[in-house]
Amino acid sequence: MSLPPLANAELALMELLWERARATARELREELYPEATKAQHGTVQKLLQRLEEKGYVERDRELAVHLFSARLSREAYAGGQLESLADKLTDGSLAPLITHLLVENKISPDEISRLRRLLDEGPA
Amino acid sequence: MSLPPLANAELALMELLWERARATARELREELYPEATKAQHGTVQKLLQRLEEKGYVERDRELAVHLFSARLSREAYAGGQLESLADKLTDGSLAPLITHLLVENKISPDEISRLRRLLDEGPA
DNA sequence: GGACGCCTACGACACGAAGTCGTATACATA
DNA sequence: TATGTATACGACTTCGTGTCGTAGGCGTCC
Repeated sequence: MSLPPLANAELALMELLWERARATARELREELYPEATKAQHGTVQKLLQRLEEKGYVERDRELAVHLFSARLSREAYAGGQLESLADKLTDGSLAPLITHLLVENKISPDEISRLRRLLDEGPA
Repeated sequence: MSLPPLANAELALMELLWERARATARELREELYPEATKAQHGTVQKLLQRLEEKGYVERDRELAVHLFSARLSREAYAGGQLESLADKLTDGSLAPLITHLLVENKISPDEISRLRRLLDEGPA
């Protein structure tokens, strides 16, 4: 299950896909490399190909010009990363992670009350 | 500030240091490579050297046999990683990360009440 | 029908980090 | 002085990322 972390360029591509739900390779290239040289077509294609292999990206081959979309929401990815972080470092428990940030005052009061509200709503 | 993430072998070394507070290179090698060939002395030394450069490990040169200890608690490291995760993915906010895990029932009731208690105690 | 252009597909390469190992050197003790 | 252990430093391998070049497919327009 747990998906491998994304590298920088890969993450940048995913950011774009999260913003617009579906896009062609051309659109992505224009965002990613504003002064597009021809070679960078290939770079984007390669990144998309690898993201597809890893399961992060879905490719719609219906048309000659493929349409790409994210298979994983930003939140799902982020949550997964948080999970694997906890698994690696704190035996799967989130409490120690949060504790330390609280003690160091790295979490704003706003954030704290937001989190408390989340917990109160609770699971179904 | 934000320290770079640790690679596998580096993390394994830190685990050992977190367990015992201080150790010699020899002790660490024996734990890390139970059937120690001679060459692996160097490997451990190299790892320790890099960890020292990165600021994760402190080296006590008092004695001829150096003593190593972790400069960063496991919690501090984990918290830092959580922070940089949030910075990269959710604009620094923890709520979206946790939300998703809650919705997916990835957090046990036990854990939830533990977190709630943390938040209630609040910052000093 | 043929030339041209845009897209996909695949492979090769550069670069850096991680991990490993070999060797040189210092130091203590018997 | 000889020996064993530790540190110190550098070379090499491997692997993933990011980049690029090029070949092939499919359409359009003259």
